[in-house]
Amino acid sequence: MYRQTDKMELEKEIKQKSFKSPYHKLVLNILFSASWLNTLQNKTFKPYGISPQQYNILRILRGQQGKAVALSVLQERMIDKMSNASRLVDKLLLKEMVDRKQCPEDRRQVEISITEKGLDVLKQLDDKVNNLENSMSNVTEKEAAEVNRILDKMRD
Amino acid sequence: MYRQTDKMELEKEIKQKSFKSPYHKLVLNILFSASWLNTLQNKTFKPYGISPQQYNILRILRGQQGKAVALSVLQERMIDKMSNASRLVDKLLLKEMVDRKQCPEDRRQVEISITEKGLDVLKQLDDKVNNLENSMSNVTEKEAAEVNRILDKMRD
DNA sequence: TGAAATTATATGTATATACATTTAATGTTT
DNA sequence: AAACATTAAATGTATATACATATAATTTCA
Repeated sequence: MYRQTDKMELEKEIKQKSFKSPYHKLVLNILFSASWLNTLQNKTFKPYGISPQQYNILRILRGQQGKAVALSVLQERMIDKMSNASRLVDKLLLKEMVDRKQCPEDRRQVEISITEKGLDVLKQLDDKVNNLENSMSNVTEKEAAEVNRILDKMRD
Repeated sequence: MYRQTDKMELEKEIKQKSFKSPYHKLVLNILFSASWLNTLQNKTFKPYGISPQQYNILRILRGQQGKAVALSVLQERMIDKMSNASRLVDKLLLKEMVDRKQCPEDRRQVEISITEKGLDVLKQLDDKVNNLENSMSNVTEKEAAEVNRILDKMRD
């Protein structure tokens, strides 16, 4: 799909001879790399019946050590701010991976927490997610940190 | 939405204290940055009634200097390989920004080309897209090239 | 040649995203 | 307290994505 025989430059991936500037290539490279990561994640999560964004929600909830959090907290911690936390939680509820209850102090709010089943799915996935990150080890730690620094700056 | 008062590190954007490794942050940073770019692009293209992927198709077609290309060529040049070129072309057809005709030599193929109207929309968008790229000028050309090198390597 | 394999595109379906609007609860103001 | 504004979440709708499957044209080769 994404792989070819020799070196995997973006130019070859999208069959483009050149880019008008490093910035132009940067935009396409980020979008393309995200799509590449998303495909990997989809493949990893699919056998467990969840999507990358649903996994993201479960990870946030586990990070709360079982404490329930308002939907709005999920929203602001999600990678994709535009996604619909409300409906993603619906899906996780159907799979019994999260609990949802109305908050008694403020009845507009709902409190979401992860269930045993949700924790179990995450546990099973931990190794596979680690492998996914280890598979990027042709990038050094230093290079990863450098990209992180520059991307943070880009969005500033 | 994505902006806050002070420095826009990923940690602040998704309210996460730390990451277990630079690789872990790298994955989230690429996904988050792509979502950030996508939001910017959506805002830019929306007034013209097209989506980022539809824009991507129009750009590929303009790059052919008016020559028609098979749908499969579009598919392999698109940023998101999983997207559905067939249906995206449908949408562009309805807006009369592209033409589609059956290829006489191989009647399985369809040949897509950009119309005057499509070229006109692209022309109107050129400045805005340039601005979008220029707005990343807190990243130096050298840094952009460095990220490009590392992302290419990551996917290898 | 004709059956089987391959290729190009289209379609079906479930899910997700973008964004506007609605509903209900809480806060604020006079 | 009543009117108005704000907030939290849910819902509606159009579009897009992921992936399986179907359809039709072409190629292959027994």
